[in-house]
Amino acid sequence: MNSENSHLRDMLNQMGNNFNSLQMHMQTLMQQQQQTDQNRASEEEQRTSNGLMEPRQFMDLGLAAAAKTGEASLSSSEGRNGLDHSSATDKDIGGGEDEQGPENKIPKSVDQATEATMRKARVSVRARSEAPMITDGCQWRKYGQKMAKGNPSPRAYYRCTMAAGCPVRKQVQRCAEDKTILITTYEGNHNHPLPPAAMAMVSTTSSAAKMLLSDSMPSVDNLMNSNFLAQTMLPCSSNMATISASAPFPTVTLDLTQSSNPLQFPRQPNQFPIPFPDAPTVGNSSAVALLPQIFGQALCNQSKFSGLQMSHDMDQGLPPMHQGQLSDTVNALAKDPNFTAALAAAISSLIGGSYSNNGDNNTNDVVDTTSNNDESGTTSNNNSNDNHKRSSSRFQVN
DNA sequence: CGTCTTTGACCTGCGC
DNA sequence: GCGCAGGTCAAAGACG
Repeated sequence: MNSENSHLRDMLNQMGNNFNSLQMHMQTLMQQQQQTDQNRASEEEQRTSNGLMEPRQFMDLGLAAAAKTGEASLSSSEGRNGLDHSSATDKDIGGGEDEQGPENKIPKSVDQATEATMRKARVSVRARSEAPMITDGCQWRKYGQKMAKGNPSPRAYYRCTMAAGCPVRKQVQRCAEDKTILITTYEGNHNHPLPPAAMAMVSTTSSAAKMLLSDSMPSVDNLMNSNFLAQTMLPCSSNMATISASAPFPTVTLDLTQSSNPLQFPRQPNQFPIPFPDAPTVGNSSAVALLPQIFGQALCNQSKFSGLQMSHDMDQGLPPMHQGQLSDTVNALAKDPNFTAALAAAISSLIGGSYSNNGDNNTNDVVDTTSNNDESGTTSNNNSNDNHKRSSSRFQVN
């Protein structure tokens, strides 16, 4: 065990080194791309002043509106449950209002619809585990169990008990096809401080919820939005993240059961690897809050669209001699339910990371809540107007 | 004795 | 209106 431990430690060190080098490379590229985007934005402004509205600008406005709507509905929704977030957070969100045009006025009906969506947005994590429940850092109380149709295994219902009135719930059920797979579905946002271990899952659920509630785009740019998504969506394993809007509730599914390596590094230099818990995440903040909006936008614009998958081939990001070791290590780690829970959270960091390092510092961060132990960060996203221009990568829509 | 789990009853939404 | 399925409630029991 000691030798294996040191072996694993060495591999982790190698991974860390690779991570750092890739991150530095990406920062350089991001800076270059940022300059390019700024130039392009200037051109678009000029065109708009001439009476032409570029589709891309439409998207920018729509995303900003989605962000604003989502945040507002989040607060009102939770407020109705007696879980009001601080008004300061809402004010912060409103801070971006002056830069938004009249296109951002959302009809109340849309707002209400978004509220409903927010309440039902879910994050599902599939992981192999023999344990009855994965450890995610929160305290849960079981309040029900039912036999679900089409599955011999019962479905258990849990409620967060870390604070009175916390609305977060989760369902745990074994997969009907493979009983070694544990499906954990999270719903809602915590209304209380959480330990760092729990923050991981919180960031996942809140990000995913935001993904799913931003449905306020004008219909005219639906096509462009899909195109935009294809251009800018970050890399992620095709086996890891799936969004479904056709389910009864919009759901983000993180599939951690695949034998293929979920932690493989991306090949392209502007793609961002999954950060390890102690990996530097400075600069990810706005991106983490932004991407769910983008992600959710595509989801909502394809209401009948099921199985949207981010896809890319990640297998070639490391030298061959590292790939074999890394693959073995990751396969072993992926079988650990505790690790898979942490990985689920890391995915949200990954999502944000691919848009990161743009130097913006006026946005609260879903993931950065670990630093202040406060969930206020989950309700802020006021500078999403331009961040999504930063990165481009391959994206596959199935 | 307090907390948690179990489990049948109840509520709600949906399709027919 | 009825039946079904998903989700929740709450009394009873188990456990430390």
